[in-house]
Amino acid sequence: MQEVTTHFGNVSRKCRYALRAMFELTLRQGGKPLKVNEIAASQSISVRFLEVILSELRQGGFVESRRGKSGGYLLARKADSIFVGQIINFVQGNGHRDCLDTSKQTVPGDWAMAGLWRRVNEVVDNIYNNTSFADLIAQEAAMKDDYIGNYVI
Amino acid sequence: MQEVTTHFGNVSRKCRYALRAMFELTLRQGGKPLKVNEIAASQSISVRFLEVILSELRQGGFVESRRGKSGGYLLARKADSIFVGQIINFVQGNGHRDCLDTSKQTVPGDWAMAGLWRRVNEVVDNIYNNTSFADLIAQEAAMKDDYIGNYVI
DNA sequence: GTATAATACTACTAAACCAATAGGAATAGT
DNA sequence: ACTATTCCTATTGGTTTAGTAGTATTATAC
Repeated sequence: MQEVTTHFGNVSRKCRYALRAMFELTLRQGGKPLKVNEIAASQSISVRFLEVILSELRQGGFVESRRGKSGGYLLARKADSIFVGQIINFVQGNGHRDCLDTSKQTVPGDWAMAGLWRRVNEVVDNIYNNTSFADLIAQEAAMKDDYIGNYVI
Repeated sequence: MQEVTTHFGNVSRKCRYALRAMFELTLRQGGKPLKVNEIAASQSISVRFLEVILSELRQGGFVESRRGKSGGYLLARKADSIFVGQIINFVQGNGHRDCLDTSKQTVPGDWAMAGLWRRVNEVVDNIYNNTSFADLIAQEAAMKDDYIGNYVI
């Protein structure tokens, strides 16, 4: 069984940064806002670029920001109600909502192809829309434990 | 449930053309080779661009070509042994096999993210690698019948 | 109430990638 | 030989992406 899709689930670097920022915010939430610097350092992302990304996430309603001296970013909702799919959808599809099926030009294979893309989108969406950041944190912990369990004991 | 991925399963236009060309070749196979012109016309693809694509498909061993006056293209194997995933893998990943995980830089979330991409790639690959062009032809026929059944009778 | 440390906004740039084009060389049938 | 076709290599133009830069705005601390 060979690998078909390019890795990272066909998600742009920017979008992956957004996911990691959300992950970090989930991981280190605790009343106090988290500074862009800190997130950037922890995740090794360019500070400037991360500013842009977090600003978009704020406009999307996923995070809240506090300005001024002791400002930073916070999750806008609880981590178990924010799903990976929402972030990907928002960051990836900002602006150019690809005009789906304008091409009603009916060539042989249209039906079969449409069916194929539909099936693929279904399974992918199913994963993305059912993985919350709370889930990711849990998985991270579990996988790390697993690793230690297998290799260190 | 909102839609996450961009439509067409994140497959490039060129790659989609390749799939349609294969579909057409499957549909109209019958001893005689099929000309690029004919495929291009039937699928409304630029002839020149389709030449490039078919040439690549030949190098990939998916089609055979006959040159000269009554030349054209033929499937290299039977349609039920050529899978969508093979085409996508070959056309999409020509040359720049994205240096997967060079970035062993261990930031928080690495494990969880890797797991996420793995799950996504698994389900997608599963679909692509189990859909042959024979399947597509069958599906096309079935879906068309269904359409007629619902709307015309 | 002023200095300061942070986010917010807008625009820009460089590079990568993609779709498509161009021109001609090789080949096989008639 | 002629001609219709595939074959090969290179190049273009456009779009997207990743990242940068400069400045404005805001809230806090003192």
